[in-house]
Amino acid sequence: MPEMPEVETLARKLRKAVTGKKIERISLSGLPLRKPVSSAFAAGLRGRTVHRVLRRGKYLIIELEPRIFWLIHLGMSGRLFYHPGAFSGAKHTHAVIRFSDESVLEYRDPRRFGLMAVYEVDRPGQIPEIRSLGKDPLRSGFHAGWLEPMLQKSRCELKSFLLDQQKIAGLGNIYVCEALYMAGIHPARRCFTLRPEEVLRLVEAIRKVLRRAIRYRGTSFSDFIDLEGNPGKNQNYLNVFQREGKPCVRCGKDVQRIRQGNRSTFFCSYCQK
DNA sequence: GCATTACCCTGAAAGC
DNA sequence: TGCTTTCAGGGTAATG
Repeated sequence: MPEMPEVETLARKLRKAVTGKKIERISLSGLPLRKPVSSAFAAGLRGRTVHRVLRRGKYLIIELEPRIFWLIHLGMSGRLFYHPGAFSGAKHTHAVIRFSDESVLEYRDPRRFGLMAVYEVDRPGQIPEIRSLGKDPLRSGFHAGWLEPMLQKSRCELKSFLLDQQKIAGLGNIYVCEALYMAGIHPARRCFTLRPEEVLRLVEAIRKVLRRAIRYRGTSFSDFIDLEGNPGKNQNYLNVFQREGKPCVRCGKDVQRIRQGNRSTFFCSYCQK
């Protein structure tokens, strides 16, 4: 389940692998992802050169020359593989992008919750999916002074708020659970009930959890591996996620699991108030 | 307008 | 052992 640290890990690898390369051929499975991948997609990519690789939230944005943006979202089970030599396709391969030096970028996605699209705009911020994203937690605009009034206005549960990409871009289930644990805040708290010192703790915890995950090149359970097929190491540093019934590393009481908005939430009912 | 729920999908795990 | 059912969750449309 790629969240921001996993996408950032991919973006860094992708930058080294494909920047400056010219796209020669594209073949598609024809199966729809979250939205159908149109024939205009292949036409939009063919003959273009990769200028820059960017990331916003959980989206990869590959800027092609001139002013063409190739948008990728990995959904739940999407993976990108870079093949230095020939590659024809595997099970669940939905796109094979061949560069002029014969190397290949492969998009594979069993559950097909991902997204691939091409846009002709002046700036990435004009892409509809990007325009609606909230603040990136690792950029300067994300601080308690911005978050506190946002929380004051909301009556929903904190967990749901933090997962909302239109508010904060990049957090998913793993890092929300971990950040709330680190901040010592109960996931079912209503947003407007947070005190200023709790908002400060939350901001710091979100940043810390994400930075650590990027340092360890993402969290790998079953899904995430990087461009060359290497798993991340952050799963070794999780405190609550998927640890139901195991002792809390701080107090020793059992980690609990509840369901919020059809997603599992892991937390310690003693350490998180 | 906001909060909540249902839905898309397939592989893995659990249940029988 | 092998078949069937349940669960997982990204984003978003529909519903309350």
